[in-house]
Amino acid sequence: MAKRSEADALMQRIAEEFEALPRQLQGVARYLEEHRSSIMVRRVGEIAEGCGVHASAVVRFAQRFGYSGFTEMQSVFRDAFTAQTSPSRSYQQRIRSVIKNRASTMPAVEIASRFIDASRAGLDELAEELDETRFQKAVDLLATAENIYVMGVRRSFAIATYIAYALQHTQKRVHLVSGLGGMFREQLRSMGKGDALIAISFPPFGKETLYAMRVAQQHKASVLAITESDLGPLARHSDVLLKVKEGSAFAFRGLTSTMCLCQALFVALAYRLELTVEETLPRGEYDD
Amino acid sequence: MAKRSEADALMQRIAEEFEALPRQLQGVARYLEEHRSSIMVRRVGEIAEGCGVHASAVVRFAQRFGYSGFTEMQSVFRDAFTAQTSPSRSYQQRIRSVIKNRASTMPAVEIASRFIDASRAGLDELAEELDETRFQKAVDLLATAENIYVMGVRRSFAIATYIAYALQHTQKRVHLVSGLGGMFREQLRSMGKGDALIAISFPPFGKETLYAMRVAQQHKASVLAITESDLGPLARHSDVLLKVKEGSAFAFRGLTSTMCLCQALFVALAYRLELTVEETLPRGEYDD
DNA sequence: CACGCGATGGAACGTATTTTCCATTTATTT
DNA sequence: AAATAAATGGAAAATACGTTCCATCGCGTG
Repeated sequence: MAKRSEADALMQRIAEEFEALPRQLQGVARYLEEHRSSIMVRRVGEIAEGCGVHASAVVRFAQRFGYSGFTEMQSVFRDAFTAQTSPSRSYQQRIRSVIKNRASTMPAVEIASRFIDASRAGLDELAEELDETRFQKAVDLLATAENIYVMGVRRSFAIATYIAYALQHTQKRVHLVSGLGGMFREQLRSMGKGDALIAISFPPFGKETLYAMRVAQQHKASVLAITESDLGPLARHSDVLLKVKEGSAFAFRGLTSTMCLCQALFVALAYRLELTVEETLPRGEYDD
Repeated sequence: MAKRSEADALMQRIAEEFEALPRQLQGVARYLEEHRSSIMVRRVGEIAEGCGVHASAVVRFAQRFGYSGFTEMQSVFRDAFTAQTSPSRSYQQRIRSVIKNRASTMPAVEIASRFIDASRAGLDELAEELDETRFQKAVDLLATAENIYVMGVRRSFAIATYIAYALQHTQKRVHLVSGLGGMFREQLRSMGKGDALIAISFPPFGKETLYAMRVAQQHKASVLAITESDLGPLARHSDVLLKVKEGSAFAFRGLTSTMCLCQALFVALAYRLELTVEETLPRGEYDD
């Protein structure tokens, strides 16, 4: 039933041969995939410009895939579009496929889209409730720190991992407190005045993280807490506290808002430190 | 927000003047109304034919409504289309220019909220473009795997970390391929038939991850790739490929959409495996 | 019925766009 | 390192397309 349009077939063929393509044509391929829905209204020149490529390269691309030229290839996408929108039978088809999918396909996707919705709601809230003063303070705190320790356990560990990774692109010394080998205590030992601890923790709060915050305070290090509310044990032990409320669906707490906040924090810090983009994320062979 | 596009205005004007139009131009008007959504891809000749009218009549029609010719009128519809399909692009453009233009002089919060905007746009796109069939396949693939290996390096490592953490709440055996001690090879060695590898990688693709995918194929393990597009080296080596396009604000590529997708994937899997929420996330003392 | 005005369609014109060709650069192989 | 093949970009050539012009036609009116 899911009849593959010629455009689909073409895209697959492109995907298959992609690696064998020369550099520029790969660029064209990427552009086509990315802008698949608007190729039909674009002219060769526009597409070429979008790829940073000469128009003839686009034509060569089309010819490489068996068309007489760009025009002929474009018509494939045009056809796919008109077949998709104009025929009134598509209503019936769509409904039919929805009904058909309900049995097998729907649950997973239904769950997914509801979860995505919840995450979106979470980001909306984050955008609305971000405390400007605190965020600025958080950036300042990190900007002035010599060493930055990052800590989060279990659910928050992935976030800590990301922050540590991102911070490696600054000049700071960064320490991810992983607890590898059970050595939380040992990894935290060297914190001192002038250093900062980023502690990520949500209820029920991991005791390891709370321990780290106490150590930080004893060692006169600054503490940036990323958590859910001003209440709770983190407030007392932190210099700056950033709030994130995650939306949840299916009794599942999201992490997208937290991730987003942390990335925003890093971007702001990078520019505070006046890193150029190149310094920040050298897109070398080691990037992923 | 619901700003009337120029196309809307034009259509209304056409409706108003319809009665006063000569016979052929009425035919053109009807055609435009009927095929409004595909005018942008049609040529004058096609439209003329569709109306049973000469091409010049269509041009005259356009001129009657104040345009220099058909081309100019068509661009109105084209603009409406592109504005409708890629509104998220404007988000990206905005943050791009914000970051480009002296971000260091602007408050950190400004940067943050732009970044959050971009992330929201990314989630919108994710919700819209999630491939239902593939998502279902991905869930199935994981559901039937005995051992699940998770691999991502550098930027993607945090994601891999999260997935591995989440999967620990299922009955599966989960292996996070961390490369700790330089032992990628050794950690991958034990993959076999009936196992699955989740590989997360974005361009420029980490060679470690590509290596892992090759090993998986050789060992007859299933591969679920999470990446940016069907093109690129991951396509060939994967059984299922899930696409996530992160809003890339300059060199700052988001991770929120990827994170969200992975969480959605896990939730869907959990329900597929009929885990109760309690089993899935025992909110015990070790939770964080 | 004749006149005139607007509507219509054919064909020529001009332009915008695609395509081909070729010189130059870049990568690959021996 | 030289030779060969492939890729690239500029520009000319070809083409397709939209537009304009004009002769013809039809319709309503005097």
